[in-house]
Order: sequence, then structure tokens, then C-alpha cells
Amino acid sequence: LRYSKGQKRETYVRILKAASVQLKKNGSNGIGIANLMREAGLTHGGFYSHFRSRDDLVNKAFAIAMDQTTFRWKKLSANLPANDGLEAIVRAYLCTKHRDNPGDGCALPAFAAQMGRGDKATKKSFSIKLGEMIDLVAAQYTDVPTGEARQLAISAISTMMGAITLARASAGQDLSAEILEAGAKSLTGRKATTPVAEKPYCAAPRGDSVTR
Amino acid sequence: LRYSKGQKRETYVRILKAASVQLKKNGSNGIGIANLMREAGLTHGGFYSHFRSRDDLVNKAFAIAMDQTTFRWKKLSANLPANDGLEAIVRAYLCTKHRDNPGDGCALPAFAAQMGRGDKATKKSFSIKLGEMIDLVAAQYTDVPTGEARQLAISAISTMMGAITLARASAGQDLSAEILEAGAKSLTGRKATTPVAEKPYCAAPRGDSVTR
DNA sequence: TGTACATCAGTGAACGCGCGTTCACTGATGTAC
DNA sequence: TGTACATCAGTGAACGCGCGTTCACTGATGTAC
Repeated sequence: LRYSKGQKRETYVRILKAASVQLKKNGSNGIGIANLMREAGLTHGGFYSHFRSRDDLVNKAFAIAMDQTTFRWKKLSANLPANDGLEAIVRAYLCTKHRDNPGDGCALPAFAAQMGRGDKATKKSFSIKLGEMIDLVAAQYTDVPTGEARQLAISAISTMMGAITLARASAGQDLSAEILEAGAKSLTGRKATTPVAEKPYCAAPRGDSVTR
Repeated sequence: LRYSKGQKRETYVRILKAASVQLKKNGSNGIGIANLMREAGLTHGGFYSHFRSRDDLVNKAFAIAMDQTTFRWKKLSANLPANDGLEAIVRAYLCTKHRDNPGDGCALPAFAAQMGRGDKATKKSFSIKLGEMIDLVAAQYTDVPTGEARQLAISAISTMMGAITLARASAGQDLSAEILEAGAKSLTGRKATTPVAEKPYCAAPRGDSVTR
């Protein structure tokens, strides 16, 4: 109906944010346009004023979801001595709050498996985003050679992503918390005393990378 | 058409095997009944002589796919000294052949994310199957206390599953092989010299657990 | 400043396609006599 | 052993539903004069 200066942009961002949440929660197959537009307070027909197709939306939502994770990690580790930065990331990642709120969390668990079935362009853009994450985590390992830091970072991300996925798949069972603790211990050297981190990974999203 | 003693059972197994492959390759959303039955050499209508519904099939295919992985790991580590057993599993898991043949490989990368969206019963049966895998891997850690072996096993499985998923998502990029190597090194202490293991994870399936 | 027109974000009915499921039918094999 | 009948795995057309996409339309806002 109405139609002023930056209003379309605002709607666009609102749809993208809702899509990012839904994608992380239900995977890229679990997203429906009618449902998504309802969540954004609109009707389904208007979708095509903002996106060329469903695929177009998924690609864009994927990109911002990955950026949000990188941004979150940057925030969590900022102004902390190196090893503390790593620990902050790991504890915030492998906590029950993150496990139970995939929509507000990291994009990797929901996306990675799907990316493996994508085409070459999809995989290329995925690996660029993943590369940024790796660099950020590698910077937390200051007391080892650069090459080794990179290797440790890749392995740490694999462990975090694998552990949270398995913990979600066994949610409600005793095993679930055990998985989070085991992952945290092997990455930080100690067991988490409380499974919920003080700065949980899944704090309210700010949509930083959406608005640019 | 024809119809003799154990012939129905044979068809049933054929469908299940095809389903297991397709599920691991394309995820549980990627499986279509017409397509599946064609792969099994039948037409779609006959499906319901063997399964109550699509969901029924998916549940059964999931169970045998998980069993196959556990069985494979048992074979790989059998008759090997403990640490060699772990290394055999890790190298076979984190190799390019396994990365490039998800249909013949481990069920976790394709299933785990999906399981996180399932109901309580689904998660319970998942955690039981995962528990069996953990026990098997934990038995490879002989020079540490039992509790620690279990923690290391959980972490190792998380790392393997996370790494192969990320490697698949970045297949075709330089990063992909690097992920496999980083995972293998942090779990075995050394880098794999060749990314293809001698006993690849994805040897021809035998359908052991299907026929029982 | 006020009026007439153009624009276009958003609406909601309708379309078309894929896919899970149903169902009447077939014909080879097993069984009864 | 041979014949008549019952069974039921498998066939393929048809149905129904969900969902992505299209399209004619609306009406508030921006712009021209």
C-alpha cells in the first residue's frame, strides 16, 4: 500500500531476516514463501517485488546468515587475550541455549549439508564465507606457527559444528549435554562448568550485515 | 508379477538399500518414491505393498544406514592395536573418496541435521544408534581412563562428521582437501600423506544389517 | 499551494506442476481337491 | 498328476494437496504543472 523513500528497503531486510531465521531453523527445504511472508507481515504475492525467485532469496539469506556468524565470533573474541577469545567462542557455541535456538544461531549446522548438494558456484561462495570464519578463529591461536593455527582452527570449527549438530539430533536425551561438554573440553582443555555460557551465542540478532 | 517364497523379502531389501543410498546422497527431503522405485526396477504403485508410508520407509532406511556405519567402523578397526584402529577409522572417514561418494558413506552427515528437526521418538532412536558408534570409537582409546576415552570418542566423531560435511560443501575448492587433512591431523597426530586411504570408507556396501 | 496523473509495493485469486497416495486390475505362483 | 480357484506383488491411471509463480488490480505516495 504505502510507498515512501527507504520503505521498500526496510521490507526487503525484514523478509531477509525472517528467511535467515527460518533457514537456520528448518533448512533450505523447510522454507515456504507464504509462511515466510506471513512472518514478515505481508502476503505471498508481494514476494516477487523483492526477489527474482525462491532460489534468489535462499542464496541471499545464506550469505547474510554466514556473515552474522562471523560477526558474532568477532564480537565474542574482541578485546580478549588470544586463548580467552577462543574459549569465549567455543563456550558460546557449545551451550544448551545455542543448541535449543538454531534460528538465532550459527548458519553452518543447517547449511553445510545442503551446500554439499549445490552446484559449483554455491560451493565457491560457501568456501569464501567459511574461509573468513577460519581466519578469524585461527587468529585466536597465537602461540603456534601460522600454518598450525590454521589447521587447528579448521579442526575446531569442524568439531563445534559437528558437536552442535549431534547435540541437536539427540536433544532431550542425556547424551545431548554430554556431547556439548565433550566438544568444549577437547577444544578448551577443560569441561564447561555450566552448559550455558554467560555470553550465549544466540543473543538477540542485530542484523548488522543485513543492512549494508 | 511373480511371487515365490522369499522373493518379497528380496524386493523389500532392494528398496531399502536404494533408499539408504539416496537418503545419504540427497537427504531425507531429496528422496522421491517414483524415483526410488524406478531405481529398484519397479513402478511406484508397488511401494505400498512394502511400506506403510514414505515416513515409514525413511525411518527404516535411517536405522539401517546408521547400522552400516557402525559395522564399517567395526570392520576397519578389527584385529588392530587400539591406536591403529582409531587411525584406520579416521583415515578412511576423512578421505576424498568418502567425501565424493556420500551415497556409499556414513549416514551422519546427511541425517544429523535433519534429526534435529524430528520429534522425540526420532531423537531417541538416533541417540541410541549414535551411542553405539561412540562405544565403538571409545574402545580405540586404551591408554586413558574410561570416562576420558568416551569424551575423546564423542569429540572425534563430531570432528569427523563436521569435517566431511564442510569438505563436501567446499568440494572443488582448495579448501576442501585442507579440511580433510586438518581433521585427520588433529585426530591422529599426523597429516595424512595421501588423502585417499588404502581401505576407503566407502567400499562396496554389503548390506549386512539389511538382511537380518 | 492545489490538482491531475504516474508509479509501484502490496493484495489475493488462480494456475500448474510435482509428488505422495489410492485403487481397480493383472497375471504368475501356491494350494485344494 | 492334473485342474480350478485363491492369493497378492506389482502395474499404471487418477486423485488431491502443497507450493512456487503469475497476474490483474488497488490505493497511497511522489511528481509535474
